[in-house]
Amino acid sequence: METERTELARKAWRLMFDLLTATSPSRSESLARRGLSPNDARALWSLDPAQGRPIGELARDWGCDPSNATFIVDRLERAGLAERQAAAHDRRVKLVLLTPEGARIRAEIDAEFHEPPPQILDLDAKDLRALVDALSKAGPVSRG
Amino acid sequence: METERTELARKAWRLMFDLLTATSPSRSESLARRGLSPNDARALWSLDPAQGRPIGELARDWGCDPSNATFIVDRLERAGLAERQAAAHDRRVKLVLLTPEGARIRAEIDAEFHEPPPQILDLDAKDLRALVDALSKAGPVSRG
DNA sequence: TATTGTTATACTCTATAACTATA
DNA sequence: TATAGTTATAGAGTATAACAATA
Repeated sequence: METERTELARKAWRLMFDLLTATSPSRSESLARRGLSPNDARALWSLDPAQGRPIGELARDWGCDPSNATFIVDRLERAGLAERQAAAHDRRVKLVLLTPEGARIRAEIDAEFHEPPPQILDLDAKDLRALVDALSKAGPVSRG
Repeated sequence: METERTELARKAWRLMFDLLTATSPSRSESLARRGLSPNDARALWSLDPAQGRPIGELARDWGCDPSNATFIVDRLERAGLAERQAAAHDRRVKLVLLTPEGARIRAEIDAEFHEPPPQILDLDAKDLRALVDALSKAGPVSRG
């Protein structure tokens, strides 16, 4: 039998989930405007300007074949958003890192994604504070 | 200059957005487990068991070419999730509707997507009620 | 001999253009 | 003649298998 608290959790999650679903088109447009696919975006978020990552590690991260990771990195590199560097310790390994331009674009997109939609922006300070307070307690984000 | 309230809205949205992002892999798995692509899911959500929709209307909805909509509906039909019916008033038109099996699968997925993650499930009743209260005021969802 | 990344190849998804059947 | 949907064809994105360079 379902507790009152579980029922509240369901309601809260549904409200959040449906709001995110409803605002998803604006995020798709944000990427499309820059000629980026959702996959490109995910790739940008796996990279770093300071520290390169091997292709194989990226492939595992993206749940795809290394040959496909090669293809994805090729595209980013052609777009000037990422670059390959030979690894010093093992010359088979190619380290992929974000270019300054890649970092700039990613930051731009990140800012747009985190821009609150009208539904949130229109709430009053009391409700917003209640949201921030409650959600701040909602443990660190983790996979699952 | 940014108001205090806007700043709270940003914080609240960031917490929600990052939580949804972090839980996204479990939703991908929910689809993959059933051999469905994200595109298939979107297609299922555009259909209804009771009322068919013309291919052209679906294509507009999905932002793709009608030929691609034909392809997508073919796949769903082969999977037994959707079916075509000739329209009575205009025999050029094919109405696409959800099969009972398609409706069942969609309901299953919908239930899984709306299952709250641990981060929410672990909050106490007071915080959950605060979330529900605040989010219930966050206007009807609309595109944008 | 094993491993990293790439290239060769094939299959899926997508769009454009030509087509069929209705209207 | 115009419209709804399909089929023919070609271009992206993906995987599998064969390969080159390095370990």
